[in-house]
Amino acid sequence: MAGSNALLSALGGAGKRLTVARRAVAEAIARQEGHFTAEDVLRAARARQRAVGRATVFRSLEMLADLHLVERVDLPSGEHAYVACEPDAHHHHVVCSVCGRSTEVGELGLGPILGRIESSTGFAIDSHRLEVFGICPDCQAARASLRSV
Amino acid sequence: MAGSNALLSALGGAGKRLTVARRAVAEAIARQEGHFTAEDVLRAARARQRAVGRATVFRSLEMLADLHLVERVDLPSGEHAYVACEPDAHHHHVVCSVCGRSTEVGELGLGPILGRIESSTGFAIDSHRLEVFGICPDCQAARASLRSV
DNA sequence: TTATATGCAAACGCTTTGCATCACG
DNA sequence: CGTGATGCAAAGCGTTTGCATATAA
Repeated sequence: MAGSNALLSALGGAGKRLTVARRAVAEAIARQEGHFTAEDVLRAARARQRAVGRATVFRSLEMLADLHLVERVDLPSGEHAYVACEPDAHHHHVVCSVCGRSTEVGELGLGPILGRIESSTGFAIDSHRLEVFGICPDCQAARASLRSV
Repeated sequence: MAGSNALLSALGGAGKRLTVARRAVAEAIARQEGHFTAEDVLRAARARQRAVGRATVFRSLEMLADLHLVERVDLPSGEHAYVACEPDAHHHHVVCSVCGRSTEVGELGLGPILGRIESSTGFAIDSHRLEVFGICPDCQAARASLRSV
């Protein structure tokens, strides 16, 4: 685990001020296991006596998203959530629909598919989002043991 | 073009009442070129003297989504939109980021990729969404002519 | 006739903004 | 110090709900 230092140093590198509020947000994000909402960050910060204003949380998340330190994910329910992620490599997230944890996966050969879409539709593709939902190994195990009772 | 009849007959088949409000919503959707928001439907219905209540639009869209006659799409901006779509085949949408029109594309070989994700992560994948954004041929042409001035 | 659907308006939840104050660099 | 960040509270939006009324079957 990288802790919140990665987030903070990336912020510094981008010429952003390292304020107490941003440290609190970074800490809160670092403690999240899977995806999280703005409200989760707010609650986590409060719970650790590092309260920040609602507006600041949204402003920080927007900033982190701009810097690709965090990514916005739309859950099937329509909820908006975020996931912390490695800034450079292009990747996608696999989200567990039971516990909400997410895992990054690499590109895995989407390129050729996009190429095929370009040639069949004539679109000039500039971005895409692949969101994959399923049940993580832990939750599968938990389910299996429930069933066998 | 299928008109709104496809939507209406599918509704009937599902044991839903064919009310005037639903006809109005179906008509409005049939006239949309690309993706559209609930507000778009509301406006379109009003504009054609087929006003329906806001709540009814949301209730109808939810129903149509349940029947897979319409699909929810989350735009990169975070906006919630809908697209009308063929109910049976699995497919994805390519959305033009300039004019908003969307085109359906088939599966195009995503299956093997999902299989690879399953084996590398251990997740049991049950759903996925691929949203592709780019510029459609028309808007590319429009851009090109702007540039050349 | 009776279950369903509608429309209104109010409630709701999430997100953004205006503005005076604060603090990082 | 000066600019950029903060926090509050209020506004803003899209969406949902309660309930009396209207309507399709």
